[in-house]
Amino acid sequence: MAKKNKTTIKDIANVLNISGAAVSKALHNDSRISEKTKKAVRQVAKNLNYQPNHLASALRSGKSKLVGVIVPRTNSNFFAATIHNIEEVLNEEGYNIIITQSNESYKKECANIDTLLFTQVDGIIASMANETVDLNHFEKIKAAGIPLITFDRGENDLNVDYIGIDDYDSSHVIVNHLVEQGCKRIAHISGFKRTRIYNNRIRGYIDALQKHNLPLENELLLESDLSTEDGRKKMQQLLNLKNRPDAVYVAGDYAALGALQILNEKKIKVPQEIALVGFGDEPFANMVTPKITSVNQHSYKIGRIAAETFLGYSKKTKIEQSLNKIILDAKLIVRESSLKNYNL
Amino acid sequence: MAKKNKTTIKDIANVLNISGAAVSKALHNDSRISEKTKKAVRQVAKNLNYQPNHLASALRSGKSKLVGVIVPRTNSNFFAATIHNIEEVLNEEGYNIIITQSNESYKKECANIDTLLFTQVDGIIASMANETVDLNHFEKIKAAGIPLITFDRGENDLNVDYIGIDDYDSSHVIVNHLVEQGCKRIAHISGFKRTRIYNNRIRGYIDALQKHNLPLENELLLESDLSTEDGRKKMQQLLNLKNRPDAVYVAGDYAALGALQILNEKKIKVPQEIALVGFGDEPFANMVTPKITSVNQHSYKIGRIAAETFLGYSKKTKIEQSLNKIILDAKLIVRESSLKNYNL
DNA sequence: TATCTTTGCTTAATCGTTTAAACAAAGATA
DNA sequence: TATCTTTGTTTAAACGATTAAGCAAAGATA
Repeated sequence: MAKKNKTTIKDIANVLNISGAAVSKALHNDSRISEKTKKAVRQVAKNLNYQPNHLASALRSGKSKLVGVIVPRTNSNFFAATIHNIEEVLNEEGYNIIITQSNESYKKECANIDTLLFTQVDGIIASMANETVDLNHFEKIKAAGIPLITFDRGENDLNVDYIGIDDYDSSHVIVNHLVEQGCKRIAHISGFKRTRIYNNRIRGYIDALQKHNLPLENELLLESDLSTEDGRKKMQQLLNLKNRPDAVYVAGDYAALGALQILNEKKIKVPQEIALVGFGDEPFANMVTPKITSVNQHSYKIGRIAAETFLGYSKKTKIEQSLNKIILDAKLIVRESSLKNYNL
Repeated sequence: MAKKNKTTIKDIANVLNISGAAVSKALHNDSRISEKTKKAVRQVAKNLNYQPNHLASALRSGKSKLVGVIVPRTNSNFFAATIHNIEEVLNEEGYNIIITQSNESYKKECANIDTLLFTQVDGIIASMANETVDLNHFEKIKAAGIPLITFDRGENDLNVDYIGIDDYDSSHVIVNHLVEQGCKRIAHISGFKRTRIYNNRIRGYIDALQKHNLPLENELLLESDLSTEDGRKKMQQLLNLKNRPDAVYVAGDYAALGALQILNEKKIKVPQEIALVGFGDEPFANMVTPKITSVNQHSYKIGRIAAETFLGYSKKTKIEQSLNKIILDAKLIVRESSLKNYNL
């Protein structure tokens, strides 16, 4: 930061021959400052191109007006959109956000948290890495006395706010849809069991099968890291079964894409021979052939609600983490890959 | 920031009965402090879980140790990867980054810059929005006396560092490849002419055609915003021509995808009837059918170099913007969409 | 022994803002 | 007229670190 003779409050005060305190108050529209002075201050501030020193005000007031955001990655449509909406809501209230990526790594997530606490953020909005099991680093945030809001990937053990979709119910909606299409052997390529959202989807899948009196077979339930590569592998595994499934529900679109690639390569007709459903409604789900049926997670709402939840805390003087769980209904977007009577 | 009785330098000083200055110096490994004192300070700091107050040190030293990054959007693989690499390099040197998105909007870009300057970043690494023509807001950064490094989307008029690929040459490589494949009427769905990189690609396209004695026809050169939607439109427009092209070079992968969708829908064989080349090597280029030939932009290198360029300035006391233009060679990734003798 | 250097620390100012407390002047109330 | 309120401002002390300058004690040099 070169000392480009930046204008300070003192400079404005000198011009008008008043105290710095008066200038500060005038700029904050304090009721005890006369309109005349306020107007003059604003005018001079403009003339001198005054830019408040954020560091100084943050240091003094104890509020950095910065909110940290931690996501597994930004190059997913869901997270990019969520971030965008968080930003929109917070910007309006004068907050800026610092985005950090964990790249699904527990270690990086720890580093992210240290970084953000070091930067004196006023709060953190986070979605957890796949790898994360131990939660001590999140406890650090609570210990620092700033609000922590989790979304999409959260944990029950962590006693904090959470905004996400109803994963358990989503599985029901998906299975119902596949059954309606006439599917009888529905496989599930799931995420890691230890991650709450994937666990819920698995439970939903199992219960929905039972509801429809469909077989629940171990060979039809495969745990995956949900990468495209692993989606290919797991699909291959399903194809190797003596008794193949007639539908596959994949817990993530990237893995669903991998599965689709294998099906296309093996010239297996989708959805006629095997129906396919993904999760996340990534843009490419609508781009590939056939288009993949998927679940939309309301990135718009989730981002806004997360931001607003934070703002709720920021307005109170005392933080009483009150365990707000906001669960949204997910929306199944039915496309070619699961619509058996679809005519190309 | 709740006053969770955070440990300060003073607390450490009190425990050891020395001055705060000594503590500060000890923590910075000042040579004038004895090893004994340093050891004691480090121990107490650890015991009390001391976290330095970043705002205070930033205020005093004039360095926020924060670098702003402005990108058109984060949900593109190129930008996400670039950001990741910038972060990696800067983190090592104790810098953190603040990511902001312009969403290709000039207005948002202005707001981003204000935000970053307000946050007292030590430098800004930026890639410009499509909409941006006027450059006053970037001049603001220079006026603030902090380094500005541009990448991918820069402007000649702005006298600052730039890291990008050789767009002019990339067009040559693409056209050469298509000619090799036997294409004789090569169309170009380009980005906006006013944006430097797209302009360079257009110039390269034109010159390469001339080099091969191929016709340059106005109807084969269409300006686009490079969205998937517009890619569809422009492809449709090309198909409506009396004399259709036998190859289409699209300046962006998203638009190339739109073009491919139309071609697939119209049952036009790619690449047999019309060959297709995109730009940017987005992951989906490798996911769709047929896989799209595209140009890899070295997000890895670009991010690292941008960050290192910034670090170069940060180590000097005085900033002398020296107009470093670093141009990397792009790499053509040949895939099914342009390989005429490819057997599916 | 007298003087110079080095070592290891302290003091105090500073970064630019916010804010509690003080206070003078003007207006309201009794 | 004496006292209380209100209005509009100033003073000065923070916030938590960094850093230039000062200084005492110990060691080195002549």
